[in-house]
Amino acid sequence: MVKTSEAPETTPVSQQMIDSNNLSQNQKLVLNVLEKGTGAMSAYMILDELRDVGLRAPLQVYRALEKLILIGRVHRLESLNAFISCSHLSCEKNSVPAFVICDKCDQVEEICDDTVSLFLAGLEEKTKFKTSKSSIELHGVCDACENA
Amino acid sequence: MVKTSEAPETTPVSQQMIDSNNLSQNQKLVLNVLEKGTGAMSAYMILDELRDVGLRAPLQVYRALEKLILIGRVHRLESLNAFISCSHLSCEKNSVPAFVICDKCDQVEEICDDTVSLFLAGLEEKTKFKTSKSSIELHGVCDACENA
DNA sequence: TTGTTGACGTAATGTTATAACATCACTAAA
DNA sequence: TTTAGTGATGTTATAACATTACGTCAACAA
Repeated sequence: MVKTSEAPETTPVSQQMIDSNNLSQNQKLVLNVLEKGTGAMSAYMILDELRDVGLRAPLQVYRALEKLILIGRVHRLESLNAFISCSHLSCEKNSVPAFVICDKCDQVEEICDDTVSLFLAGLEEKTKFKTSKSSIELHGVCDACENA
Repeated sequence: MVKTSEAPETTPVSQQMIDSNNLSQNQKLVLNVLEKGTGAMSAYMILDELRDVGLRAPLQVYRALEKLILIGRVHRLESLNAFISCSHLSCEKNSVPAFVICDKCDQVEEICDDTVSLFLAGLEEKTKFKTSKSSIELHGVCDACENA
């Protein structure tokens, strides 16, 4: 059986706010690359973008990503093994994101509204489960590509 | 930006029914291992279980998994990079699975009911998106572990 | 001054997945 | 019967993603 990783401690929101203004050099660089990009990027793509400024090893990127994910500035897309900057300020708080990923144009839309959190709450109640991390990712074709 | 893979053609249900009774040797072996297992298994764990009977290369497992996933007998858990046999006969048809994964005991529960498909339908309508593949995976602590 | 913490750097390695190529059995059309 | 197509198989190598293990350094508090 696959061993799942233990859920990390959740950081209090107040602490997150402080942290998000206190990014280290590498964390700023990685976040900057992701925010400039138009879609999801793998860790190695990010690394390639940052070789100019001196980054050499995957771990430098992964460590920065870990922190950025913790404070909610970046999300990991499990189905792509890739990362994307959060498109909402609200994700720094307590919302549940879902991702809609177009396999034609590679655009990723982040959905972060009541329907998602209500769905999750319903599922939790039904299964008596305490969720610490959710990964909701839809693949398909977006409206623009469908009509192109 | 990460390049997403094109969605595969969806096989008609009638064809799936035929195929699921026509598994090849390797496909049967892989499915058997997954059905005996109590949780999700990585491709390499499956391979290790099958070395006795002659399997040697990852690709033998991955090819079998590809087929088994196509016909709905196996699901891929993106957040674990692992695979699990489908716990419902209904998944051979058209339902949408969600997975609830306990990070303490590694048990995976497959949820396949209206709340999931209604949620998906709502999201599709809202975003005008045509979903071909969904990955809904919740991590946390199950009821049994919470009360243990 | 000492111990702790957190970020950083580097090398090596571990884990997951696919590409590229060749073979074989089966089947259907010429 | 021959030929061509198809699908499963096997093998080697490699790509792509991620972590372990180790050491350095600066900031800061006891």
